[in-house]
Amino acid sequence: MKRENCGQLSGKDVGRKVCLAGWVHRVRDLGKLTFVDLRDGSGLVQLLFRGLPDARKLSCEDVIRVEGTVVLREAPNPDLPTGEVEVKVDRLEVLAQAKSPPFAVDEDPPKAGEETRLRFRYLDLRRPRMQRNLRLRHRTTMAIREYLDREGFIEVETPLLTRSTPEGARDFLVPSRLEPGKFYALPQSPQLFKQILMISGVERYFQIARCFRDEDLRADRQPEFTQLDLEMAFLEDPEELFELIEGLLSHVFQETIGVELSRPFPRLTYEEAVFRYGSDKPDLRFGLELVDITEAFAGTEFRVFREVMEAGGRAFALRVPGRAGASRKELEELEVVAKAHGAKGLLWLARGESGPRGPLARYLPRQEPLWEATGAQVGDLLLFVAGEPVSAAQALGQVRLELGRRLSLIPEGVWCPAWVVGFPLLEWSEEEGRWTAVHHPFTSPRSEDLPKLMAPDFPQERLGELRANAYDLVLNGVELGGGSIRIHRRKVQQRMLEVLGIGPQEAEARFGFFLRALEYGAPPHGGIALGLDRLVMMLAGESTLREVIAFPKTASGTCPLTGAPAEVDEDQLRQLHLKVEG
RNA sequence: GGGGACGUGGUCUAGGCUGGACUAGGACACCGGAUUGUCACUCCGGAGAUCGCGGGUUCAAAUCCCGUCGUCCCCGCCA
Repeated sequence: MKRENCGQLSGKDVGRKVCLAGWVHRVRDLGKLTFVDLRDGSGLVQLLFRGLPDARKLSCEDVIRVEGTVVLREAPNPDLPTGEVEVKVDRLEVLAQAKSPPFAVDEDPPKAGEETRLRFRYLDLRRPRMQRNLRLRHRTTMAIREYLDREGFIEVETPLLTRSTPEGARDFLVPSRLEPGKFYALPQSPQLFKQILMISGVERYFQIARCFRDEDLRADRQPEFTQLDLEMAFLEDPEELFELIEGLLSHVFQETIGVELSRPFPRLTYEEAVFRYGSDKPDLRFGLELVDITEAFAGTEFRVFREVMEAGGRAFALRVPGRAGASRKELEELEVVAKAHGAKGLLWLARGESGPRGPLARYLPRQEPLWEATGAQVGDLLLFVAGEPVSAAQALGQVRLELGRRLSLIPEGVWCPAWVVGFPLLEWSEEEGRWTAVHHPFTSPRSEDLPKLMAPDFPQERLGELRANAYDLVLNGVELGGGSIRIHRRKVQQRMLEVLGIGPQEAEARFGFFLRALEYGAPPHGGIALGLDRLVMMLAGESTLREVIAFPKTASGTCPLTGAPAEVDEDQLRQLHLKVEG
């Protein structure tokens, strides 16, 4: 007899003989009568055992097969999709007994701690929510492949054992057995391969690619993660790509959670993002925008501000409506947030009924310019951070997010994607004492800045002015991905590397294969990479990546299920020409 | 590399500030028994814990102190 799905039985099936198999979800033993909820991939159905005493020995998560007849229930259960019927069992076969599980599979949210869940991931994944997340992830990748296939993209796999190309994150290394002392690296992204595919005439490439970065982890960062990696030849205007990706995301949202995204997505410049929202990945679901009040403070007596201004800094304000009565404690907590993100402090000024209140009040004989600049009404609270423009704005941006949460300003079920464009090409690294690429070393500058990059006499110290032809896609304050128009001319690429402190010899050693490829007819090209795990996490409404990855790692990069990473035999080390110290 | 929170039977947790009647309490799970309409079944009985590990303070440590390990969150880091 053919096995059927538990979850699909209904009144229509009454009277049919069926064969079911699955896991024992719960047992209710009433003596001469035993009820068992049977679970399989499709759902739950109640089994009725009468005169089959073996049923009384069943326990949770045993795997069984039964044959029986679908009957109407005496007391239907409206909470269960199959609640109208039950299966009166006349044959029971135990396929596998289960030990008593460390946590119940029907708990949501699970009571067990995360480490326990990961150690028994196979049990955790049986939970309906995790099954839902796995399926959601599957549907997401299906929707991506459908859409991109239709748009003429082909999926090409690229190597996992590749070459370390430092610059960027720390690599995971794989020692070579055949070449003592040499190492493969796991890819941080398929960047150079996809560019080489452009040179190979693929024109429209994508890959759902695993990437590896050996950096410290976070709730939204795993050492191995999945990107939707995509590249197009003859892409010179990012708008063409924006349109494609907007269509892709809309399709994905429609197919997975039935949400219609409004298009086109807003475009923000990096400056707007940073100075209006205090973040290069702004959460646009709520207002509470920053205001630059440097002018309103011009000529202030207040030493702290005066010094900041003299050093070329700026001051930003956040107007918090109706919070003039904020408590000392609340303000201190907000200051902790600001300080944790690099602010020297958080100043405040409340526009109370009886005049301004706050430590700043006496330094501002005239508040009018401030009220005017910020639009502060009586009853409002102003918060200030002053300092180096970008970091001051970002610190206040973190305060903005905190207030958004505290004051419940962030609406549920709202999706606010946006493109952020116009990033700087380079940033100065104090630590390394050199310019580093904001995006990556293969990103093209904007065409109007190209001459500056190429001019040998362009002053080093002004390289920070150059803009990249790069873009980020943000969604509800989360960076979903980023990309750029790439450099497709060897000369430009070589110059870029030089600016990054990689001279011709070193460039040849590390990137020679790629520079050579650029010499054989490279089309202009560009693309993007989207964090698939993050996307699915958001679609699923989860707050960590671990909930949408079947077998994730802990924050210290271990796997409680397998015990990885683990020691290896001396013999294995010897074959790899490795010695472990300490 | 730095900061914070947590660690108590299989699981989740109470107790911890204010050390002593804590002989470590509860819930779920488990084991035995009862049970013919349950659906978080119910009822009766039972077993199960070196309080993460090491050291210290003390007459006395789950409780206080130091160290260490693990988990989680954050900063740095993540082109």
